[in-house]
Amino acid sequence: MQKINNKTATIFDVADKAGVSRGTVDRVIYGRGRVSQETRSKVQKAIEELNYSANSNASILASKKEYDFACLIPEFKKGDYWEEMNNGFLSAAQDYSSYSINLTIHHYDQQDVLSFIRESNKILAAKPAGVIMNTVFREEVTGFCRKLEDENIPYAFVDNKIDELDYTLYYGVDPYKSGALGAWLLTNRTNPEEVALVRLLRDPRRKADPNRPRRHGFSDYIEDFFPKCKIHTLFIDPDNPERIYSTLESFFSQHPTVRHIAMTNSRVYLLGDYLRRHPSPDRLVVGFDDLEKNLACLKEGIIDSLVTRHIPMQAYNALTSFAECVIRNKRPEHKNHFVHMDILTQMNLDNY
Amino acid sequence: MQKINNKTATIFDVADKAGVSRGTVDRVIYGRGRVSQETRSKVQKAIEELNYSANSNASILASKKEYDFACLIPEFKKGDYWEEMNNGFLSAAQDYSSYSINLTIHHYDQQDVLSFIRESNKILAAKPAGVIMNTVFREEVTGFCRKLEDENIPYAFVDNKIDELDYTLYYGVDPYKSGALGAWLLTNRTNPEEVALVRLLRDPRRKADPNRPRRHGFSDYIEDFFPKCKIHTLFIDPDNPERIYSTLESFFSQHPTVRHIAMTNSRVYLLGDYLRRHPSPDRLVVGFDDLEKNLACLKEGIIDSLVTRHIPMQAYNALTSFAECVIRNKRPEHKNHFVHMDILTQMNLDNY
DNA sequence: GTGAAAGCGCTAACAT
DNA sequence: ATGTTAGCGCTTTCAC
Repeated sequence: MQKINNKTATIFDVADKAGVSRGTVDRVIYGRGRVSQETRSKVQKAIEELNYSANSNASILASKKEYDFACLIPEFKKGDYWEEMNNGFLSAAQDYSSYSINLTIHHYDQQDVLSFIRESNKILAAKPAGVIMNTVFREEVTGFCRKLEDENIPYAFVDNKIDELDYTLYYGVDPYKSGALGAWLLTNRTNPEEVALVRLLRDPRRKADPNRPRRHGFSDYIEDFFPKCKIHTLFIDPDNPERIYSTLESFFSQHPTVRHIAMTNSRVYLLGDYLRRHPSPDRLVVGFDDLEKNLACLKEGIIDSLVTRHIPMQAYNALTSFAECVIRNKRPEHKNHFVHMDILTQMNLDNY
Repeated sequence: MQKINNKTATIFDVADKAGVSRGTVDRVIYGRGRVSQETRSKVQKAIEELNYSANSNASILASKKEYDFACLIPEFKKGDYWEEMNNGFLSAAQDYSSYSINLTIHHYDQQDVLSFIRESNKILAAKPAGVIMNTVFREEVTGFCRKLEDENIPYAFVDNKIDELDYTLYYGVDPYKSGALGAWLLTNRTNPEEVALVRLLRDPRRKADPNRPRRHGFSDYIEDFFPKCKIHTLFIDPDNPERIYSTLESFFSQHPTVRHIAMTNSRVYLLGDYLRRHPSPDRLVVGFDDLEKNLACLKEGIIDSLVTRHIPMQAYNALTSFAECVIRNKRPEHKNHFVHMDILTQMNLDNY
């Protein structure tokens, strides 16, 4: 029989035991003022002996501070990857309502560096308590973070990170490893001679290529384990369903032996139409991220597995941990949080 | 740009708007006393218009109630499945320290019905605010729950449940489905003619067989998809490593063609010694639950995959949600929480 | 039925 | 450098 008993000492008990006032106890705990060395150690001793820890309900209630947080993430359409992130942030902010934190989410266009700069300037002007962002435009993110550091505003990264910067916190998967996991899922117990890697055709002026590490994780795995395997790369236009269909059709009629297909970005559902109309029992398709539409393809059985993590939960945890750090004015125990990569198949889809 | 602003109306605002006192507002919210129909609707209107919701920090702080919870789960040795559960409960209780909940964990011997009855009587005598338990001894659990109902003490189940009973909450995986997922993992992309299902030799007087649904999920899958596949069942003695070794050795020398091996209980690590000393590149081994020792076997590469869920998290969530229900005196939105089944392989083991 | 008021344990501003 | 005190938003008891 084990017992957990939650009777806790109050700041009053500590003050009594140390023979000082509550104000002084508060000062030594939070380093808020000048306390003599002697009193300080008396108080610390009392805290230790009573195993005191503050009642967070009382302290949050009493503290009238408000915290403004800013998010800077890509804009999205319904069903997109970043919509899920956005939802995670929103619900984190909502759940923290008792802590009086305010959240402003800024969206930029991934194709347009200027929109990033514009939004980041808005954030600087608003002087928030903390900023949380992803890092598609390496150079511009770096510039922005330097300015934040100048203003003493802490910042955190989600999804990807820039190691050189002094961020408070990072939440994301290891993209390289996730790519390798996808390759493993695709090839495990098979011996592929060819695989098709489908990529998105995107504006060539675009600076960002956020999927590169994942793609490399994927192709390195294939090259390491199946050195003779040929990787066919083909590009589809995400905004033109008919062209996707014809692109795939012409590719697969030219390469009828290709049975392993992967997409390392989050939009494997774009293949759905083609796959549905060209059923093939021994084809294997692997994608990434648990977008609604991807899950539907999994359920339908036209794709085989998905590598993902719980996207909204990742955003939720990132914001709440970061807020915790900012509010309590401390660094986290672990700076980098690599979240677990989930494997999703038809068999374990139900309660995700 | 989206904004979440956490300025919320207080009970004062509601009272003002409705032209009543705070006490009355409290009465209508929690149904604590007699309020005239007229005042009631005025207050409800004000609440709605102001979109009021109570500040939980303040309410928890003001409410001096203490809540005693009891857990009733199997005893365990270090590294066992139930140790992880236990840890989940402990950390949930610890994290809830501001809410003044006390937790007493009672352990019984899974081989010994009497120990279950003894502990359950202790719990009845202590009259806790709520009880959380698993359900190995069907009959005795039912009897216990009836008595709890007589005393108006709510109870929750983890891991397995008895559908006929009026439990408040259940957290667990769907064991049948998890068995099927294990079978899928074992056989996917292969065409097995024989599989070995290893079971634990246990005291025959023992009433409980908690793994039955999982085992059936496993074998039904095999029978459905591979009707010609022969399932060899063999029993090992968990307390006798040498005998395990010899049992396996003699089995596999008699059945050298068996390459698919599964264990539907949580102790697949028991096979480790044999597997390690008899390496075989085309053997496939699947187990369940993320015990440390199982994870070590995965890492080492002697088993292939594990079906699991985050055990301590399941316990944590179960206790916190249940406590929430009991403290707020309400039923949960969803009674049954089927937690997601994770697939663990060497490739996604790292950040679990 | 309803209102008034005393805390809950803490923070922060004000005294000393 | 240290003590005092007025709240924070709510629960709960007591009075009317």
